[in-house]
Amino acid sequence: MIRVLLVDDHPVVRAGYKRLLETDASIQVVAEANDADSAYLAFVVYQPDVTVLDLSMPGVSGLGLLQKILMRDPQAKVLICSMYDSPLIKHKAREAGAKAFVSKNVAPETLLLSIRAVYLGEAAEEPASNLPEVSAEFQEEMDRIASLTLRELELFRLLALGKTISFCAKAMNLNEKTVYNRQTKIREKLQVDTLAGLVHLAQRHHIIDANMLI
Amino acid sequence: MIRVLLVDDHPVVRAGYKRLLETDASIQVVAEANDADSAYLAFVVYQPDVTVLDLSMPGVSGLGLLQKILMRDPQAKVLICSMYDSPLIKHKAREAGAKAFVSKNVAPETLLLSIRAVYLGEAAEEPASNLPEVSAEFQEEMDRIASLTLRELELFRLLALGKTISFCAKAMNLNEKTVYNRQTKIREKLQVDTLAGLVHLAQRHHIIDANMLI
DNA sequence: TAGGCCTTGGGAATAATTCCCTTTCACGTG
DNA sequence: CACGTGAAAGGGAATTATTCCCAAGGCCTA
Repeated sequence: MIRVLLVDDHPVVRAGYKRLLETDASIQVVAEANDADSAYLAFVVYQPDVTVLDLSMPGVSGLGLLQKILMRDPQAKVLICSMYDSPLIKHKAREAGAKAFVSKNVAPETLLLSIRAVYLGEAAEEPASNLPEVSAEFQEEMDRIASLTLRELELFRLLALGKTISFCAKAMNLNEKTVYNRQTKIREKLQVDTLAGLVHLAQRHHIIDANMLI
Repeated sequence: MIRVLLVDDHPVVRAGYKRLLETDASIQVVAEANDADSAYLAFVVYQPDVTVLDLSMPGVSGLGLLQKILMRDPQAKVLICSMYDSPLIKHKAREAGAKAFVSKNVAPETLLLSIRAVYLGEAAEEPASNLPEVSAEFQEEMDRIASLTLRELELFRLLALGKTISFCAKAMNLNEKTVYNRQTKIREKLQVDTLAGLVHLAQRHHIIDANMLI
């Protein structure tokens, strides 16, 4: 019997998961939690064989929980289940030590299979299939950002924060013309064709983050 | 027996829902769909008593589906289930004619209760209790977003995702000219002066989510 | 000291965007 | 039922924003 701890902050989703997991006779959900604190507590108390951690929404707190769990038990088998099949999240999860990663786009059976695989320690042998390295694309993005000069990076940040061209010009003590030209070059270097794309790229790579806004 | 159509774009979540719903003997899931088109088809073919529509992120395509369903059958009983308990989404859903709205933060039983309530023709709306207070500024932003028409919201979303004007035009079957004009109006309504600003606004209000990208 | 590359911007050409306006259609209301 | 209202779609012309190409100055370094 595989004893599973289920962590997801949506009761409805969690209840659904639970039913799904319990269609597999070899799996038993021994505890559930809807936030990082109670999840950690449950982990300590129940010592589950596998922890299924939904990382979809809260973002950072989930990764923090993962780290906390692994700090207590480096052998802990944590399976990350994410809403979106994003290389960044995968990367982060792997970095933090997750044993497996499953997106919610997979077939339900895959989740069950993955839980069994993680339980048997199989995921460790084949990390590449389940939990890939930073995707080539992500790496390329990193390289492209790295190719920006300092001044370009500065402007990149301002633009991604939503500043206007004229604001940037004043802020950086430049002629608007220069800002236009440089902005073009930045988009070219980053291979992005809209300003919105710049924002997303900046966020993925933590050039800016949500706290800077509002 | 309440015949239910289940629409959610994540197979794992959907499978979970299904199990959850089937713990209630009076409910039967007659069909499932993972996108707007097949959902509409399923609606027409199966004529479910209640349609449970997950509106978690994509926002507008779900609302479009809702409208389409209601256009075909104005008496259709559609229960919206959303990831984020956002007043904006609730507002939009109600405006579009949803019979009930349930966020994923509620207890699983509430979903079952709501389905029965909707089936019986009662308007089921959970009390907006667990909503944190929002700042006046945030509230104003919400109002501004709520003032967008459906078509504007759709474009807002695409732009915030980083799509180009010409992409939007193709995607929405519009002349680029119209897209330009509408984009101007959107920025005006939202009181934002850059495309990047749109992205941030969209993220703050869960019109888009960082994880939808890449 | 020459070659390279960042930084800054000009000029002209081009593309994107705005402003204003018209049409059509759907819907609610006196 | 005619009427007003407002969304939706886009045309024309004017206006900006943006690009493309290019040049000069500064600074490093081989």
